[in-house]
Amino acid sequence: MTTVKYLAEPDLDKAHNFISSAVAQRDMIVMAVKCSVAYEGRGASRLGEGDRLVIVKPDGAVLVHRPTGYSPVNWQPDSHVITVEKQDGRILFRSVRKRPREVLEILISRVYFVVAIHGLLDDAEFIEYLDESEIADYLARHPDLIEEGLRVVRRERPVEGGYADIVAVDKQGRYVVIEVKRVTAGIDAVKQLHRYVEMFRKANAEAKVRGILVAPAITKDALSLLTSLGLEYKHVDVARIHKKAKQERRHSGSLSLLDFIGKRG
Amino acid sequence: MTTVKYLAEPDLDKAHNFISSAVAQRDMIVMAVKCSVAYEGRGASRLGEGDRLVIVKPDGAVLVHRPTGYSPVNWQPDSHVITVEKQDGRILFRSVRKRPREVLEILISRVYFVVAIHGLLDDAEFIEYLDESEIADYLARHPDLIEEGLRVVRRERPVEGGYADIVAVDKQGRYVVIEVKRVTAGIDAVKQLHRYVEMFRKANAEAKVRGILVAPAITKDALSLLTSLGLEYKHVDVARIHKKAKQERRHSGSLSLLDFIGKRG
DNA sequence: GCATCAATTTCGTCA
DNA sequence: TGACGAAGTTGATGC
Repeated sequence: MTTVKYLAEPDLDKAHNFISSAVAQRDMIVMAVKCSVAYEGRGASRLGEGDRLVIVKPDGAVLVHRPTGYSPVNWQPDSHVITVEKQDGRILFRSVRKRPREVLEILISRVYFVVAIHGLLDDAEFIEYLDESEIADYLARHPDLIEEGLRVVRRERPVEGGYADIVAVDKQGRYVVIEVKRVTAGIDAVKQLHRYVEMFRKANAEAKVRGILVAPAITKDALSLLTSLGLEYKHVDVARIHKKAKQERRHSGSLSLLDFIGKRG
Repeated sequence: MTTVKYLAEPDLDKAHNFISSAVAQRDMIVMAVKCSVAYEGRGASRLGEGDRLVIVKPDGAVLVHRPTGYSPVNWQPDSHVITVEKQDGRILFRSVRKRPREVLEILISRVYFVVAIHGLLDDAEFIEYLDESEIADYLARHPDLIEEGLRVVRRERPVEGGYADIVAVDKQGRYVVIEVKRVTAGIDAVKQLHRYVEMFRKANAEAKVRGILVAPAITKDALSLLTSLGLEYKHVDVARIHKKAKQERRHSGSLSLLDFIGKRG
């Protein structure tokens, strides 16, 4: 059963009592407040007084949001101890996390609104498509998209210090170490491929080993480094792969937006 | 002037009107709702029906939060077009972003609570301490903390494909490329330093070049790779540097937690 | 606008 | 639990 309690423009005494009991009951709490914020832990920060949205989740996660932007200005991923106390005509909301030790303090001077919701239930599955492993899976099943005649030896082959996405053999019998990226490949991707190729060469001293970086695009610097290292780049159209992969798995359940929502609604 | 409007357990017609007008007025909107979510854009995702907190900021940022965890399950950093329509006994909240084209759809089947706050004001400054550049700045001013007799040649020296944090000369006249990390250094940090050292060697063929990774800690694998590459590791106490740097700039204003909050309150 | 790098990154996964 | 790599990473800076 979901219950909702709220206060509009409460005085600080009332707000303090309300927030304290909501925290104790592990409610989802949302406050629009005027406050200052201080954080000490892995980093350290101070934020002067202003209007913010403060969210406290049932699991102790705390978020402080300014009126703009996607990301919270301060936060606590999960807090082990939350205390709410009156101090000097204000409310001091303090969230402490251990390991790593981090303290987030919100000094509230005014409460525009506060709402506490109890009993929110969410056990739905979250499904993501079009991630890197999905693309690598598809390419491993269809290596011709990378190079004609390629034969996949292994998917996610462990090499020292990581995993090569795909290891294959080309028409001339040479090993091909393949690194797949779903976004523009940068220097990091080249270094990663280079490292895997070197490790693979070390482990297979007699073999000829090529390295191919498969990505929808590559930065200029990365391409320059890649070629200077004797490695290769192969463009792939991610959207096309996503579409094809979707077709392949259409028997295992519909994935269209409306079908999905209709199924659950 | 800050104004607050809200509805508790409204029917969907009332909620639809309320949300529509709040979006039009660029209010900060917070809803506790039962909903399904679909996203298509750089990636793609589906989330079945469940209870969530939906936040719409005045700048068009949209966040969907489940009852647990720090991060939103779906979001839109800023949307150019937000539409709210009734559809089949539900509310379809749709946020579209262009460049990159991304669509976030929230299909709301029940509204537990919705609040719209108008006129939130937040122009306070956000100050961060203890970040990497601060540490590198301090070390560049006090290179003796890394090695006795070190003389700094340059801070943030551009090398091909990146920047070396510090370049110095040691007592024997050898170049020292220094990479600074403020958290435990991993394999990536080693690869980064190695790359800069190699590039620097290439550009200064005749010179002797050392490489030092400066960090509060280093992983076992990273240390192993580092030594095998002929590079060096130097431990630094980040907290101590932070403290000393704070002392150095104490003339430019107090930074203690209470002082800061007292100043603004 | 692109490229690069840090982040209180967060988040999964695997040894 | 620690280490390592990916992220719809985000965000800032330099060119």
